[in-house]
Amino acid sequence: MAKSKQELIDIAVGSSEKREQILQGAMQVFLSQGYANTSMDRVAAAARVSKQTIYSHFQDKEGLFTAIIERVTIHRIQRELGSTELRGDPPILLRQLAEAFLNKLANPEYLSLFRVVIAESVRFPELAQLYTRTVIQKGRGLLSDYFQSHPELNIADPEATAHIFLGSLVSFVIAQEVLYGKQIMPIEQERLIDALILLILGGYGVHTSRSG
Amino acid sequence: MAKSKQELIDIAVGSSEKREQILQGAMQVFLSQGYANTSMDRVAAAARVSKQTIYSHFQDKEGLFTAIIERVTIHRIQRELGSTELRGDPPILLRQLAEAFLNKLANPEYLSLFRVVIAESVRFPELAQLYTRTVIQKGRGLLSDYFQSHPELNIADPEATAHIFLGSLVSFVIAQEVLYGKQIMPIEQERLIDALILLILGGYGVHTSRSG
DNA sequence: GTCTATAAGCCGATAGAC
DNA sequence: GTCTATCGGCTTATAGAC
Repeated sequence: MAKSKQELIDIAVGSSEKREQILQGAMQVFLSQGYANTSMDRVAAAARVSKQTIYSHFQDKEGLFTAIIERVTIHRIQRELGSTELRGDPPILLRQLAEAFLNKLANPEYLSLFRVVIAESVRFPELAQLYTRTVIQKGRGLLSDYFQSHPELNIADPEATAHIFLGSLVSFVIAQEVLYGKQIMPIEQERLIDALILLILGGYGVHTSRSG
Repeated sequence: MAKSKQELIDIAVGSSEKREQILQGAMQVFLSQGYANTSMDRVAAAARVSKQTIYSHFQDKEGLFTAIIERVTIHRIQRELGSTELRGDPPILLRQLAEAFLNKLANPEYLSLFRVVIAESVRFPELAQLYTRTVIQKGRGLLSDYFQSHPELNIADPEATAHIFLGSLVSFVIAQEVLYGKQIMPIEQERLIDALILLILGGYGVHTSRSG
């Protein structure tokens, strides 16, 4: 029987309904269980496909894992990051940005991806670098450009300052959510954001004579 | 035969030469390979002991892993952290502290511990919390106390500021070393430290009229 | 293409000799 | 206490029926 146009496209780009089904199921298991602790049997069960079907779409376990992490990193995260617009009054924008960033990071799916990428950074260094390029480098670049386009903020090193801003938030989420500090350390996110904005903007909006 | 005094002490505290040998070998394998990817056979080979000897000293794989992480976290790291004295002129002290902290963190053994704790934070949440208490909370407390004892620095929230200082450095190491950003992102550590100290101390030592 | 069944090997944990 | 040898189960990956 002749193939439909969609089927031909699917084959050309390597996609298909089954392949998508496998990716969805495997993503769920890999992200929650990690690489070594995920069996192909479990992936097959989660995707509601037989094991052989998986092996007909992906070379092996490593290939499947790589495909999933690339997919999640590039498509899902990159998309949300790209839609962020950095405009507006600095104190308001930075606060909104910090809150949005923290809420995104605290999402279980982001936490899982972060955990897995860190955990498998030795076995899959190319995935770690992909994460660095698409998530970290991109985010830092956006914020750095914003700082650079606002010379009135008097920021000596926009790139380093962007790292400090985002890095503080990342490590906050690691300590609070990934390492369960939430249950033993009563630091609230608003205090961190307040202190961070005060540091970066200094007296901006309150005093304008910071540099002298 | 009667037991020597040392042997009685060993039994009382659960230590022995063989036990120590096992811990050393297991530490090496667990920290470099992760939990799931470490087999008891490999631990036995690394410790140059038979498997049964391991099982006579530890209940199971989880027990051995827990013992190792607790040991490394509490003894090694805590010891070095405890010996840190925070005294001196703020600009100099903060720079020295940042450099010492970054050098420590970049040490392969610290990176491995961090990686493993993050990777197994779901399976072993109590180890993650131990790490939080002994490493993160302790370090933050020390720096926070220092800020608090120097009111001339004009730091509104010492605890949050301590988090920002240490968190920026931690996430820098994660991006550079754990996620191999070093090879693709040319940000140097001195730039980060400069920016960080400038933010926190503001015009301290250059201008003293920061607050208006 | 997708299934069931199974190969081939490694895993954690234990039994038994000494 | 420590060794060698081994068990049952689970792993990745493949063969063969349909």
